[in-house]
Amino acid sequence: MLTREDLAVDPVDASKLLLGATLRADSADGTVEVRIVEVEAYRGGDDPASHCYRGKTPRNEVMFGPAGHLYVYFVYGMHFCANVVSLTDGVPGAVLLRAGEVISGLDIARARRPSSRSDAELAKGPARLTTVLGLKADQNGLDLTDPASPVRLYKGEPVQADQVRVGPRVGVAVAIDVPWRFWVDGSKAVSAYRRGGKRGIVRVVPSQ
DNA sequence: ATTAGGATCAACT
DNA sequence: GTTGATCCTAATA
Repeated sequence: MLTREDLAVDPVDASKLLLGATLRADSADGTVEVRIVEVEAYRGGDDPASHCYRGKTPRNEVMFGPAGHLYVYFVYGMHFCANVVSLTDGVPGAVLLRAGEVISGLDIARARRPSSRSDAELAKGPARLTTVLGLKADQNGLDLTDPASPVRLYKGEPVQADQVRVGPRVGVAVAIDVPWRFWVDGSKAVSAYRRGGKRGIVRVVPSQ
């Protein structure tokens, strides 16, 4: 399993660590496991695209907590997205899980996402990934590094450095010049790039 | 292949 | 009242 110390680093470093790792989620109807192939790093006060840019709210609270916990939030009135909290207690940071390959519990995954036209599409996109894993607001704050937790993070086959691609984050209108999206080259489950709203470009001030 | 609208919530102006 | 770390369906090219 991945440990809290592994994840208590800058979200950019945690992102590279999470590529190739697997997330296993138990529920009443069974267990689904996903190999993570696409992620995005989000920081805190210096990252205008982050939920934490303007401080703590009830929604983003767990991003301020200890690393290795699950941050689930509700978007667009009907979807959930999942993040792995990074950095230390008190300093906000997280890695958005954007896409994965279902490696076990395929039948359950298919049942949860009947609209998928192929297995590669099952967890292709952040909200799809949370649906396949059965994650909702109830799972917000879970410790992914606890062996007793219903949702856990495991080390997978390491992804070679030359298989990792980098680019701007999807769907964000600010800080488009910051390449904080990471994905595994060649995976059929990586989602398509889509630029966000039409606001001006804001540069992130590199911390220290 | 690309685009538009709707679903409908929390945070922000 | 507007805007999103989105996805699905339907319409247009």
